[in-house]
Order: sequence, then structure tokens, then C-alpha cells
Amino acid sequence: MSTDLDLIKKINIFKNLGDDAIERLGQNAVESSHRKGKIFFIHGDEATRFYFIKSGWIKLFRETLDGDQAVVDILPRGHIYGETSIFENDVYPYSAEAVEPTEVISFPLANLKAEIENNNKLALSMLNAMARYRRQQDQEIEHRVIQNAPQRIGCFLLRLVQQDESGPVKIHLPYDKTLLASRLGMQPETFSRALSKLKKETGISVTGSTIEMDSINRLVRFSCSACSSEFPCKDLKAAE
Amino acid sequence: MSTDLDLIKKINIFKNLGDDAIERLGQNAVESSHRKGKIFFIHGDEATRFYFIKSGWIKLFRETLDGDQAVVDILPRGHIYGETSIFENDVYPYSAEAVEPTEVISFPLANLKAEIENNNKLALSMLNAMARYRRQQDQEIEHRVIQNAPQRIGCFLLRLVQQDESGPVKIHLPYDKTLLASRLGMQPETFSRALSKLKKETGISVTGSTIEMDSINRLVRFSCSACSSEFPCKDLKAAE
DNA sequence: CATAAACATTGACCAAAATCAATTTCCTTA
DNA sequence: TAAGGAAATTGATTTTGGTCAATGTTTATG
Repeated sequence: MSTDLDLIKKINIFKNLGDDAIERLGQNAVESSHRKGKIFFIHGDEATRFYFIKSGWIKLFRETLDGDQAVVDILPRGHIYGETSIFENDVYPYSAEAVEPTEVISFPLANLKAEIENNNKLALSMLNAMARYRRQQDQEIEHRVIQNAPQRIGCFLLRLVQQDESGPVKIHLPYDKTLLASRLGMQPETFSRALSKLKKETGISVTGSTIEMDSINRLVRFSCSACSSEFPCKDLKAAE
Repeated sequence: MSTDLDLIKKINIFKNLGDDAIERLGQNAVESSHRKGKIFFIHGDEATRFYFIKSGWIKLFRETLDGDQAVVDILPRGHIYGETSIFENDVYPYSAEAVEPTEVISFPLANLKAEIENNNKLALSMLNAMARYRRQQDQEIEHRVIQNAPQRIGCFLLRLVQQDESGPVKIHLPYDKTLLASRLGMQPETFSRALSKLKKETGISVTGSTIEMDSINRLVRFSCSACSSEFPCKDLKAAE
């Protein structure tokens, strides 16, 4: 396990912790690789472990009995998932699936639960992470009320670029368009049409999953006019 | 200030704290009454205080320059607001407005900030509160993806009733319909029509802001089929 | 109690997005 | 490199909810 220690130290909410705490949290950590499509858990399952994404992408979602699905979030490398179940009576509040080949490290939730009881530093980092997430979700709701489909796509793209970019920009979509559509709460067909519209309205050029533009100005004008935050909306990046 | 101590102890995230901590948190607390329409702060304002709702209702929202508004939440008596700004560089992340005559107690954020640094109990209660809120927001997003307008109203109504109710039920809407519409992310006209449809589909009877039905069964079947949670969806009550 | 103002409903129409169906394009892998 | 399958696009149509305007209803207030 000790080979992992350095990696564990880099986990966002574990930063600033002492080596002894890291050691305790890392007890019985297990590293594993998974193919696209791997289901880690289903919402409602009893929760025993939480996961750190070493590489790949994880989709968090919930679905109804008849298969309608709502994507809660799509997490890149560096994030953890499943950890909030310690506040949910040890039940996972969402389902988790690998949408790319993925490497994860899993940890017993018991470690986290025990550590957080006594380690104020850890509690505070978790609070910070939680607060950031909360703001993100609030904004997500806002966007779905105020922005239309093309604007939501534009907003998502802007969160992929360095926000001080002033010249030409080239963006690569982080995962496929169908998945991105569900992440933005729309159908694939709607996404396709909305992207065409965005192209027409803002002059971006789209080649497969590569998107280019001379400058982000027109995109900002188009998307951020229907948002309560000023651009650049710091801390709301789509990926890290 | 000492007259407030008993009240402060009852604040959700302050439960289980010792008298000394309560004392510190309550330093320079100020009680005040406000008319409907009072704006406490606007998102982006520098944050200095957080508020406890002694009575009344508070709307949390964000709005764009051209007046489009997204309601984040509507809080009843017993809740606090503005406290998360300690994780947001001391800036309020949303605007807050009284939608009824309201009594509040405000506290310096500095108290909370100082206390949380050293008091693990407090940090843990905040984490729990935050986690509950997060789950609620996740579900909110899910509902807006999966449920249509009449189903969202039905779901909201169900969260107002005791969830083990088996006989006839009488519900009183907690605030006016226009506000409720915005809380559910729809226009007043849409709300009105959606409520009519709900009436037709589930046999509920509506008289002003009083809603009655023989049993919640039909409502559950109508609304909860488009949701990933089983009824009763515990901990997701609309009011407390 | 009268009256204005706010709230709520209804109708007609419009716009956005979902759905269903048919291709086309891209990517994987045999 | 060819074939098959998945992903993406496009078209036609329907559904849902939004918008605008008119009218009815409740509520607060002088």
C-alpha cells in the first residue's frame, strides 16, 4: 500500500493532512482498472468504499425503473466519489459508472468516517469541497432555468478553456457528444442541433470533437448574457 | 443577547454544542423584523453576517442583468442562510429576500469562521447539513430532467404531507402560487395549467391554496413513477 | 365597506426541445 | 482494409412549456 501514499496525499480533500492521517486513511486501499461500462455501485446500495479516480472518467447518475436517466455529474481524474454516503446512512446516493477505461483506488469508508470524527483539518477540507460542489449545483439549476440549449453548450465550452485566454482557442471535448448531451440535460439530437446553432451564432468551428475559435469573446457574449455570474465564472470549471 | 441563547441552541447545526460554544457564536447577534420584500443581500455582496429565520419565509435566488431570475431555494422558519459564504471568499453566493413578514437573528460570520476552525463537532454538523442539502439539490436537478410540470407539483405536494398518511389528506400551500411556480422552475401560467391537469389525472381537489384528496395513492403513482427514489423519499421534505 | 393592487386563471399563439425515423459518419477490430 | 456497430446528424412531427393579453378573484388597506 505504501506505494500509494504519495498519490493519496494529492487527493484534494486530503491535502494538508499529516502523514499519520494519510496512513490511516490509506489502510486497505485497493487499486484497480476497469473497462468502459463498469458499474461501481447503484444508488441505494449499501456503501462500504469510496473511490479516487486515478485516470479515466466516471459518470454519476440516477435512474427510474423504466430507464429514464438523470446524469448528476461526470468526474475526471483527481476526483473522488461515493464519499458522501457517510452522511447518508451508509447508502450510495447515486450510481457510478466508468465512461472510459478507468483506474481507481478504493478506500474503506470506515477509514474516512473514523478519521473525520477527530481530525478537524479533514472535516474542514471536506466542508470546503462540499461548498464548492453546492455552488456548482446551484449554478447548474440556474442554468437549466435561464439558459437555452445552445447557451448551455457555450457555457460548458467556456469552462473548458483557460479563462484568461484572449487569442485563438482550440478545445477538445472531454467525452463523446451523447454523454455530454446527457450531462447538460438534453437529448443527443437536441445537442447536435444546438451545437449547429451555436456555430452559426458565434462563428466557432467544429470538427469532430475539436472546437476552434478566433477568440472567446462572441461565445462569452452569447452564453454569459443568460447567466447571473460574470465571466470568468471562477471555480466552475467543467474539468480540472 | 442572553435571551437568545435558548433559541440559538435549537439551530440545527448548533445542536450538540456546549454552552460555551453557543455563547461565542451568539456574540453580537442581532434580532430584527422585516416586511415582505426586504432584501438582505445580493449575490456578490461582501458577506459579514449570516441569518437564522425565527419566523417567515426567505427566498434565495440569483438573477441576470436583464432580470431573469432563478430561485435556488425557499426556506422556512428554523433554517439559516448566508453561512456558506465563509467557504466562498466571504461573498454571498445568492441573493436573499423575505417573501413574508419575517423575523431573523443575524450573527457575525466571523464567529462561525473562528469557531469552526477548532470545534470539530460544529464542522461535522455543518458537513451533515451540507450533505443533506447536496442530496436535495441533486434530486432537484433530476426532477427537472425527468419529471414534467404536473409531476413536479405532485412531488412537491407529497413532500408536504406526513409520509405515512394513509387516509384522507388536507394540504395547505406554504406560500403563494406564483412563488411556488418559480420554486419549481416554471411560469405562473404553466403552474396553473399543470395544477389543473394534476387535478384531472389524480382526482385531488383544489380550493384556493388548500388541497385535499382521499388518499395520496394516486398522487404517488402519478409523480413518483418519474423519479429514481421510492416513495416515501425520506429527508426530502419541502418544509420542516 | 369600497377600491386598488396583487394574485390567479384562461385563451390564443409561439418557441424550444423531445420523439421517431432514416441516413451518414466515424471508429473499432477482425 | 473491410465490415459491423456505435455515434452523430438530419428531417418531420409532436409535446411541452413559455409568452402575451384579457379577465376574474382574492386580499390588504384607507
